[in-house]
Amino acid sequence: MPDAELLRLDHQVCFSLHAASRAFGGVYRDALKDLGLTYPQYLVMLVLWEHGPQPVKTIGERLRLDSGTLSPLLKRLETAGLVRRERSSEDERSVTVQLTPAGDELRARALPVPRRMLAATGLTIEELRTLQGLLGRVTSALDEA
Amino acid sequence: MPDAELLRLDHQVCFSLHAASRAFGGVYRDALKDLGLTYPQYLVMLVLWEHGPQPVKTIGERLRLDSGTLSPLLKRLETAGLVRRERSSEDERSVTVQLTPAGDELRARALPVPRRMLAATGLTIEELRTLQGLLGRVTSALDEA
DNA sequence: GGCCATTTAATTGCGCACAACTTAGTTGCG
DNA sequence: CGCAACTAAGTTGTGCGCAATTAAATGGCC
Repeated sequence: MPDAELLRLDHQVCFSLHAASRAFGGVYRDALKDLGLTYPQYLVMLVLWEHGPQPVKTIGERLRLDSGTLSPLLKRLETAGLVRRERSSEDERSVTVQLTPAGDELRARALPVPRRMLAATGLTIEELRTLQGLLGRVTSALDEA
Repeated sequence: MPDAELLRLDHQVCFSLHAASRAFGGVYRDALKDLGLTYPQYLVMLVLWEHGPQPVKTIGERLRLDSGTLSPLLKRLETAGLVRRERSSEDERSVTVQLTPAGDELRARALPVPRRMLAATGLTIEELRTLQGLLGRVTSALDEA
């Protein structure tokens, strides 16, 4: 395949992913507005709801985000009264993040969000899993490169 | 399917997309470093290489970006000497963006980028097209919601 | 015990995304 | 014609993503 045609395909693929990511972001923005959460903040809350108290480091590994992104984000969640941060006593370098009662209660209000999102995508659960599988493969491959 | 399980699936799907988008961004960052372009700047250049001089509005429609994003981005491309912006004479509201000779010459150096990206994804061209198709469907559906 | 590499967070700086608003130019309608 | 509605860019403010740097704590090793 000639370079020029590849350049056009590249245009389409990278644009598709970029656009899809932003389209998702937009719909999540609407769905999460009532909860007062942004999309990345929602990701952090999902991790805390699912895995409980954990250090910043662990959250970063699960979401592939570094402290430059997480530190201010967590500070905003703390200001909103959803999480509490405290230095670990065993390892003074580590900061453990845990939900406040308000943060825990927010989970109930977040439960309907995924169903709304699922409907908005227009895909079946099967197709969603396929998409997720493809994206996972791509991400692993890209992470190695 | 119960809400709680959907919440977990949602975690996985939205995270997958978010992660894939950022993984792509990272690899593009490396591939484009030599050209002095960021990933969104590359998208704008692709549009200009393919479609020639056009108003900011048109670029925004093609990439689904608004003036709040494009204005400073185009200003940086202009500072870098890659594009020129000038008010249209027929419609003084409109600003036409066109490539400078340097911007045009950059195209040759960008030609090998897609092949590198294709290799980095580890997918065949067929799979890429499938992914693109799925993402396109999702994006249209989400845009309507 | 003292030194050094490593680890964990936080901070700084830059660019992108988007909402809300502003400014200037155009169009349409009475 | 004149004025309201609309349109194209730009500006401002907030938050995310990431590279680079800093600060503090830990662990290993002599």
